[in-house]
Amino acid sequence: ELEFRSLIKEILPEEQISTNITKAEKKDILSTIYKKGLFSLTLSDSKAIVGVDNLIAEFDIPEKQLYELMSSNLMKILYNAKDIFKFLSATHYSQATSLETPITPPFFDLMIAAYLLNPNKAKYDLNELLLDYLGTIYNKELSIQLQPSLMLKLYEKLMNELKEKELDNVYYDIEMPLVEVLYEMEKAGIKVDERKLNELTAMIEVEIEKIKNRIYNLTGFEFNINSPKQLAEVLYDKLGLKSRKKGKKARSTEMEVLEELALQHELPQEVINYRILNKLFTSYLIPLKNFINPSTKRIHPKWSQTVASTGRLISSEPNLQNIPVKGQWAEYLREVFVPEEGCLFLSADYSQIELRLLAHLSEDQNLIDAFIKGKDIHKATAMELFSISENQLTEEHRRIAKTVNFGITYGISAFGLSESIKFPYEKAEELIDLYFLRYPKVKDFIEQSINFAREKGFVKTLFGRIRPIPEIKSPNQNLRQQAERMAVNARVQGSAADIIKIAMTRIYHRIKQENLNARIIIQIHDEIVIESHEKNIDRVKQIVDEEMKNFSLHVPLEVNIYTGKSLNL
DNA sequence: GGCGTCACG
DNA sequence: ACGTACGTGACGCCG
Repeated sequence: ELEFRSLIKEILPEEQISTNITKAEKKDILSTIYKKGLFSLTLSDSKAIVGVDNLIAEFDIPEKQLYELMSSNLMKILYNAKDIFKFLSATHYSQATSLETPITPPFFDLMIAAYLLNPNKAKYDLNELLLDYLGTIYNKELSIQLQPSLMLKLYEKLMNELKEKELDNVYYDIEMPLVEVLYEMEKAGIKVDERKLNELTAMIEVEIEKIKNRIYNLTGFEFNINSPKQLAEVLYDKLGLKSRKKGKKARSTEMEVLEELALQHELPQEVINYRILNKLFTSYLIPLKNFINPSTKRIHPKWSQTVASTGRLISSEPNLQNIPVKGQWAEYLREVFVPEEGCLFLSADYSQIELRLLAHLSEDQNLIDAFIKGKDIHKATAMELFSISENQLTEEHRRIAKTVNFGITYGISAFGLSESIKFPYEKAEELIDLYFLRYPKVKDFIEQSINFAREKGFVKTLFGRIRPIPEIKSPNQNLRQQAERMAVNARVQGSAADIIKIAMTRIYHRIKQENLNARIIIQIHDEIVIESHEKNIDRVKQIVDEEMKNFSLHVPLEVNIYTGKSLNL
């Protein structure tokens, strides 16, 4: 604590930290800011604290000068820019001022810079960043007044490290422009038909009650079906059922095991039915209702740019990236999401983007040719793996090939493959060997990725995004092999994340430029969902198609576009 | 707060 | 002998 204070004092002499600033002083600070062309800002309660060099000014929000600063072309050093913009925007809307949304480049986001330098971290706490990058000691009460000045020093440090690691292009060309896109996505949200939602919820609730009663009739007593422990006791002790699985899985209550047990007794099937409906009820129907914003009548999920270590975007509260798409109830649930009056949803998804990127990155001619010729890639792989012609091909062949293809992008393992296609381990090994024989440069790609990770301690995506792989040198074989799979997968998954982020930003700006009454509302890793006015739908469709495909790779990028009045697209 | 489970790509 | 496909968020249980 003492050491920290002296360090702070060195950076920022205490006598210059004034909390009660006169009008004249504030004017002085502002003129210094304009002269320097850069400042940093943090928020505290209903105040904005702006700093440059050793000068600090507090602004009550909203204040005209603050909005002038934020909407000027000065460089703004921010921590979590999207949330700051949101806060300022919400504040000035509530105050009904005539000031415009203060989301004006250029700005620098310390949180995103730190994320790019090490995307593996669980959080990017500002004080921890100050500790890590400026070498200050631990402190738990760093005053917010000190932060603007320290943020400027952190900015320089992070910017230099981005350049050193050649992450500056990813930062300035992909992540910074995306901040505004995500800000608008959060603001826009998505409309929910509350009547439909309530109807479905009521119906499911009744069904759950019925199933619960059937289950209790079968057991003769009530218990908590949601408790895996209690359920296991009922299945394995009371009913004496047996699973073929051994070890930890022997008393498992997971779906796959329940399906096996269902052949021995009628209870497991009822539990499966219960699970399906209860999942729908507790994970989707109830939260969805609770997340409807009373003033906008829409759901506004959070879009996080600094969570996934591969570079993917993440949605939460609620997560709109895992809305059910298969199963009996998915269709009903997706009907609940509706476009605004006079609008349509437009969904555009990349076809096989990860495998196309694998083809591009590996430069495997066989794989590249398959995509150039527009082949069904799983069929093509099936023909290669089983040495059969198109007319001999069955759905089973295709299904296995599809699993192998997915496995490859996961950094395949014989165990993983054998588990998912239910083949003996040896057969899975053979399939993998055969795959590498047919796509030899994919094998090289995997080896090169692992070797690069061993040498450098990280891997890179197509656009230079980095993922550190520290466990690549672990003496623990399991950890090391897991790291090797991560090294392979991060390049493919991360490159796909780069591409769709770039496409989103391009689409956003063209929609804005042409004033199209359309907005991006959801991104689901390889898919972009837009809400567009019906009269603009053809133009939006054209723009989306153009921008998503506009990448110069060894293979074409294919995009499927659907439009409709619900999320069943 | 960790674990088992299950929804998505 | 053990435990293993990659990346997530969210629920409820249980210690």
